[in-house]
Amino acid sequence: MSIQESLSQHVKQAVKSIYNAELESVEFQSTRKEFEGDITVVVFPMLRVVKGNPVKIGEAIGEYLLKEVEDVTGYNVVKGFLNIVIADAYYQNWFNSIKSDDAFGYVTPNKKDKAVMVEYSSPNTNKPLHLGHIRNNLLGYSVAEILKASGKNVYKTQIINDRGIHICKSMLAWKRFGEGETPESTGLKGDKLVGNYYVKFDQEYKKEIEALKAEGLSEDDAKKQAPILLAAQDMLLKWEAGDEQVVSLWKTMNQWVYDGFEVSYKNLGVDFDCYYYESNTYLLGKEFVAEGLKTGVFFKKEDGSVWCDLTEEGLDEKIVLRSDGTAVYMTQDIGTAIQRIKDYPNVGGLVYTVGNEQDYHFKVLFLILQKLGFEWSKNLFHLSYGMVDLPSGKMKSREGTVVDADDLISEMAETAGEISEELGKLDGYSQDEKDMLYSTIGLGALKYYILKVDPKKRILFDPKESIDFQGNTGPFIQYTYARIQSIIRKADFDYSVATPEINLHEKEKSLLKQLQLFPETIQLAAVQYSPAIIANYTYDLVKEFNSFYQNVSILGADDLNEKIFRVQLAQAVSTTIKNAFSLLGIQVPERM
RNA sequence: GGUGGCAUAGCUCAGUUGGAUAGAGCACCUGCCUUCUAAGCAGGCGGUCGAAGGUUCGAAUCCUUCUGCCAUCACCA
Repeated sequence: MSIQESLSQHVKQAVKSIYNAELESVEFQSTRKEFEGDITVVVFPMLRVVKGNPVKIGEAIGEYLLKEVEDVTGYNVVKGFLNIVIADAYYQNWFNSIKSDDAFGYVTPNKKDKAVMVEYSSPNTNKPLHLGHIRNNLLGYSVAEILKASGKNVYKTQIINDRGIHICKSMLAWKRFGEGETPESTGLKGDKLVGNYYVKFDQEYKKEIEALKAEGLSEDDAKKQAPILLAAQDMLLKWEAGDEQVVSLWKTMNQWVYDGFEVSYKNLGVDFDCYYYESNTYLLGKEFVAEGLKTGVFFKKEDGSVWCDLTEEGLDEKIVLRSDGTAVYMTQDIGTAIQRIKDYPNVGGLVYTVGNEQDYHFKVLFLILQKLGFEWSKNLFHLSYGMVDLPSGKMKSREGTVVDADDLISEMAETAGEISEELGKLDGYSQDEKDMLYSTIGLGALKYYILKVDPKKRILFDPKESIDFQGNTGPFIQYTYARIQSIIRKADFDYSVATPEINLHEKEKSLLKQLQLFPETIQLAAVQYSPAIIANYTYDLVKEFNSFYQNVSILGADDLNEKIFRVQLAQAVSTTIKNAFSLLGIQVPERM
C-alpha cells in the first residue's frame, strides 16, 4: 500500500473519530518546496461534511495522525493545507524494495490479455522521409514502447501506401528521363532516387501546363490535359489491369524505396513487427463494402457510387466506393483494419499514428467500422499529432521545401561531434567509438526535442536555429547518465550491501520522492498516449539529481553507510533515466 | 459558413482530478571548476495565463460569448 492510500484511510478515521463524519475521499498533493513536509492534505473539500475553521480542522487531523501513524513524524497547517512530514525510514524501506529492480516502474504484460496494434510511419513510396515523418515515427514507436511498459501486449505495424497515381508519376518520369539509372549506378539511396523523379514529373507537368496555356487553354483545362498527366493516368489503368511491364517496373522501384526506408528506420532506431500494403488490402475493403451494402449500412446512388450516411451522427455522407467501382482511401482503411484483426486474432484494439489533418477521416472510419458491427471498433484510437511546420510554412515534397530526415540526423551527429571535440573529454576513445557516441547524442537531441512537446501541438522547426544541447534537452539528460556511470566506475568498495537507517539529506529525500513517481508516470503516459509526459518526468528527475550531485558529495561522504546509500541511489536514478529514455527510443552513453 | 484543435515570460515549452506566491529551459545579468564529468549548479531579470462574462471558499484549468492562428468539410491520399 502506498503512503498516500494508507494516509487516506487514517485521515478518514481521524475525521470520523473527531467529528463523527464520513469522508468520501481525501485530496492529496505533494508539498510545495517552500513549506516543511512531504505530502499535503487539502482541508477545504472536507468543509462539506465538517463545519468549522479549516485551520482548526487541519490541526486536529494532524495531531491525530502524529499520534496514530508511525510514519508521520510532524505536521503543520498553512491556511487550509495540512502539511505532513514523513519519516526517513519510510523512504528508505521503499527504496530498498526497488533498488535492485532493473525494470522498476514497468508492468509485465499478461500474455493472455488482448493486444493492441500500433500503426505508425505509413509513408508513400514515391518520396524520401522528411521531418514530418520523423515526428510520426518517433511518436508511434514511443507510444508503442510506453504501452508495453504499462502492461499491454503490443504489435508495431505500418501501412505502406504503394498504389495510386502518385506512384505512377515517379515511375513515368523515371521511364522517360531516367536512362536506366539505379541506386547502384548513382550511389543514391533508393528513396532519394525515386523522390527525384517525383519532383522531375512535377517540373515537366508544370512546363506542359504553361505551354498549353500559351496555346490559349484555361488553367483548369491545361491541368487536366497535360500529356504527361494523361500518360500517368494511363499507366495507373495498366497497373490495375496487371500489365506485366508496368507491374514489373512498379515492383522494382518500390523495392528501391523500401531498401532506402530500411536504412532511415535503422538510423532512427525504430522497428516494426509486421507490414501491410494497400495494394493487398483494398480488395478486402471492397468486399466489406459489398457486405455493408446488403445489410443496409451503405447505400448506392444512381450513378453507382456507394456511400455511408452519417448525418444522424452529425457528420455528412461519406463515399466508400467510386461510381466506376474503384476503391477510395476509406475503402482501403476499412479493409486494412479488418485484415489486421484476421491476421492477429488476439488484437483487441488499434492505434493509428496519423497527423491531425486527418481527424475527420478517422472519426468517420471508426464510425463505419462500428456500424459494420465489429466489436473491436470501440477500441480504436487515432493518435493525432500536430504538423511540423517551417518558418516559411508547410513542408511540401513536390516543391522541395522539406527538411530531409537522413540529412537532419547526420547534421545532428555532426553538431554533437563539434561540441564534444571542443569539450575534449573522450581520451582513449577510438574514432569508431566517437562516431557512435556522436550519433547517440545527436539523435538524442533530435528525438527529445520532438517528443517533449505535447503530441497535439504543432511544432515550428527553424532549420537556421540549431536544436539545443543545453537545458531541457536530450544531451543534458544523457550527460547526467554518463556522469553517474563515471561515479559508479570509481566506486571501489562493495556497495551492494544493505545499509542501516541513516538520516536523509533534504536532497536525497526529494530524489526518492521523484523516483517514486515513475510507475504512475508510465501509466499516465500510456493512458494519454503521450511520450511528452515521460520526457518531462525524466527532466525533473535529472534536475533533482544534479542538484543533489552539486550539493552533496557521493564518493566523498564521511560515513561508509552514507556512501553506499548514495551510490545505490545514483545507480537507481541512472537505471530509471535509461529506462525512461528507452521508452522514448533514446539511448544513453557510458561517457560523454 | 459548419466542425475540430491550439492560444501561458522576448523565444521554446511544463502546469495530474479546479487548490497555497503560475513553473522550467533558451536569451540577458551575478557568482561557483587544485575535491565524484561546468553539456552542470546557485541566484537575478522577465507574466493582466488571447479578451470579456459566469459557476465557487478557490479558476491557467470547468461553462458561455468573442478574437486570432491551424486543420478539415473531394468520386485526392
